[in-house]
Amino acid sequence: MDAVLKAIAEPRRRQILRLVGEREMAAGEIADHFDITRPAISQHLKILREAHLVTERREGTRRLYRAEPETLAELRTFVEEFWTPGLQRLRDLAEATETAASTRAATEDDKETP
Amino acid sequence: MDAVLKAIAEPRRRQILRLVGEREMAAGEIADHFDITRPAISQHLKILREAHLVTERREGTRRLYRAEPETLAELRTFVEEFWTPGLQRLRDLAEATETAASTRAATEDDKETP
DNA sequence: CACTTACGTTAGATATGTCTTAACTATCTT
DNA sequence: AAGATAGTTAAGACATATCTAACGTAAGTG
Repeated sequence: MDAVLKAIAEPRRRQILRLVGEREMAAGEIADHFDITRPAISQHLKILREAHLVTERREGTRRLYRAEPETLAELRTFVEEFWTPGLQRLRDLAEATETAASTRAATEDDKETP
Repeated sequence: MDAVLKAIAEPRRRQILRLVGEREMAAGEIADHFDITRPAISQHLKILREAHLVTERREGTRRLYRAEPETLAELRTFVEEFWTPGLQRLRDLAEATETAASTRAATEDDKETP
C-alpha cells in the first residue's frame, strides 16, 4: 500500500491514472497529454505498474496501459479504514468543544502527572 | 488535496495520524512512539497541520493534536471518485479478456535475477 | 527574576524524486 | 537485412524531502 500511496502523491501520475481509467491507452498517446518528455512518462508508468495501479499489455510495438480497478478498490478500503471508531469519537469531541467553547478539560483527563 | 495526498504518502505521518485518530495527544507523547528525534516529529506535524489532517490546541506549554475527521472524509470522497464509470467499464473489459484468452498480465516487478 | 519544561524553527547533511539527453531493445515494413 | 516506429533504460543535473544538532520561544515554577 505504501507504493500505491506514493504513486498517487504525484499529480502527473494521478492524471495518467485518470486517462487510463477512461480507456486503454498506448504509452505514446498518454505522453501526448503532457508537456514532459516520453521517457519521463515511461518512468511514471513504471512506478504505477510496480504499485499495481496499471497493467501493461503489448500489442505489436505498442504497450497498452489500463487502470487496475482492484488496486484502486484496495486503496479505497484502506482510506475508509482510517475512519475508525476512535475517529468518530474525536468527531463527537470536536462538536462538543465547539458548542461549549469555554469548557476546559471537561472531557480530557488523559494525563495529569507533571 | 495535493497536500493531503503528499502528507499521507509518508509512513511515519500515517502512523502519527493513527495515533491522534485514537485520541488527542501531546507532541512529546507522539514523539515517544518513534525512534526519530522530536524536531523531526514536529516537522511531520507541521505538514499534517498544513494539510488540515490534524488540528492543534495549546494547553499550557503543551500542544495537543488530534485528527481532523473532515479532511479525512474529503480524502475518502476523493478516492471514491476515482471509481468512475470508465473504471467500471475497464473492470468488465478485464473480465472479458481473462475469460476469452487468459492473457498473462505483464506485471514484472520480480525481475531481479542477474 | 532565573530555571525548567515542552515545543518549534533554522541550518545544513544526506537521501529520494523528477526531469532531460543519449543509448538501447523489440517489432514491423520493405 | 536495413530502416522506421514505439517504447524503455541509463546517466547525470537539479529539486525536494527527511533527518540531526543547535538555537529560539513561550508558559509554568521556585
